[in-house]
Amino acid sequence: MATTPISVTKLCKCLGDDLRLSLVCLMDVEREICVCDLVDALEAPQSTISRHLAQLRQCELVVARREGTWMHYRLNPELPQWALTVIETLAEPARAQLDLRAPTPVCC
Amino acid sequence: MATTPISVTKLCKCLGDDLRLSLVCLMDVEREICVCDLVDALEAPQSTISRHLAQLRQCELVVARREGTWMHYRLNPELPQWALTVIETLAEPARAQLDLRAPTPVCC
DNA sequence: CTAATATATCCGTAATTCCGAATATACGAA
DNA sequence: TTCGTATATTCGGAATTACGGATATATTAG
Repeated sequence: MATTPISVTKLCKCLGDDLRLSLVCLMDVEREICVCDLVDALEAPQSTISRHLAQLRQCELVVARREGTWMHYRLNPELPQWALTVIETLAEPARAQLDLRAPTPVCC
Repeated sequence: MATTPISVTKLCKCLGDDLRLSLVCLMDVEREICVCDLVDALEAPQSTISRHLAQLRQCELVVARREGTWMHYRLNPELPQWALTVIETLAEPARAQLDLRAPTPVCC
């Protein structure tokens, strides 16, 4: 059994920031994506990306898997259905609004 | 035609606060509700409720209708479909998590 | 007009969030 | 071990947000 599932408020807080919303959208399309690709796609300082990823991890919205030096992130597969539905619903308009290009893998 | 529709990030910011999420949930079940009932149901200072309502109004997530001294709030009927879907999806888990009781009308 | 009620706004302060350079850590290769 | 790459964390400051009492505004009743 997992820990306490994410609250509605916390999920919305996580998604209520352009950068974090972008991260979640990219994980939604790519299924799994490593940090260097996220940094490349979003053109933000590495420390900023990493800090936001840590926040998403702490809320258990995403999970990370290490593979050598690389960390691969994906949406937490144990998210409650309502959270998945919200993310699926937001993903498309968010991609359009945030002008997210499909990331070209720079590593791996 | 209405003005620019709400962005994904703004919607999530609005919903990423317990009080505002409660307000939106109450409007979702009640369809239309006046400020005094919101103040009564949420047991928060009137100025706090009013301030958050103003924020929801400014984001065009809700609209207000005056009837005498009372103001009646409801979800903006011109919200894009994805926003409605998100709210509908969140409403039930949010009501459970926030322990929202159906408001007993104190006015009107 | 005045009084009373409902709601909105103002304002100073407290709390939270965000940023990114610098630094630390983790790992693989040599 | 040392070096290099990938990622995480620290830290001080800037920016944003939240709070609620006090006050202002709007409306109706008398």
